[in-house]
Amino acid sequence: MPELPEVETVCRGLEQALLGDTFSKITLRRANLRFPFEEGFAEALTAKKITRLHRRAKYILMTLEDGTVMIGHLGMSGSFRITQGPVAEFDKHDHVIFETKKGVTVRYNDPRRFGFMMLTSTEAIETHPQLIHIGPEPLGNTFNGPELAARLKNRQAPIKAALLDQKTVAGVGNIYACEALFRAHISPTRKSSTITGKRADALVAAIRSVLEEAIASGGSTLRNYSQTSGELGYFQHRFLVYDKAGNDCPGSKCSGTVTRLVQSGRSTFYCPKCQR
DNA sequence: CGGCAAACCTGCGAGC
DNA sequence: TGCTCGCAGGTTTGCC
Repeated sequence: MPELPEVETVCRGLEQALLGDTFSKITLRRANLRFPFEEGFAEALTAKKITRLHRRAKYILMTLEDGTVMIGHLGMSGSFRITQGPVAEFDKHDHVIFETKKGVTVRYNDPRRFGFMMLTSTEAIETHPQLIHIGPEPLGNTFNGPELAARLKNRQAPIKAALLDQKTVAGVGNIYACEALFRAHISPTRKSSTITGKRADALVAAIRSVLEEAIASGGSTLRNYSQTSGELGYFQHRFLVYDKAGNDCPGSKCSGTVTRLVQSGRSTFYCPKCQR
């Protein structure tokens, strides 16, 4: 499911519903997601006030009043659903139920169980194994053309693969990598080390713009992603190339055809004519 | 170290 | 209708 815009949308929904409230009960409806829940997971969050909710890369970080931080990842199919009051019936993939003093119920649903939740603390967060190697936030102030070019220097892999590598830049996934490369007129097969100068500037601008527009649209819904309210995202209606194989290139002056190819096991969609 | 395929798990749509 | 196949928004591991 989720790349940076979807995770950002989910995070904002959780913040809206949970900030300042206190967990009254947490129920694990199975012993594991991608990993087993650690000993004392539910107890570490119960009866504590939620003081911060933010995102780093595709990770959701929930901070409690005592400095405990829950790191959550949605994997491919994870979603949170927030409702007021008790829930009468659970879906078979509702794996974790959070209830608060104010009567909010948050369900974590994840059919494929590639997501996970683990505990750390505010002091340990920056050196946590899941986060320590992650690259710069693409919407942050430090991410610019020279920064990206420096990270791509000496790399032989195609630029599409480098964008999916979270060490290069945080939070870009398969959809937004395809869309950003199209916007920047850069071929997904181009060698990473050749992304320099104005080309790097253009790619950074494309990444930022596509992510910002997607956040403004509540993310993209392909199959089961939704916002925490249950409302769907709608940026999928604005994809220019993703899953558009066979379509005419949407570039106004281009007569090319959107083409699918497979790179390191993932589908890439692009226009071979105007992406070079 | 770099690059790639496979593995993790379930569901869905296409094709027969 | 029902089966099989291929594919899916992510990340890690292990193999060349």
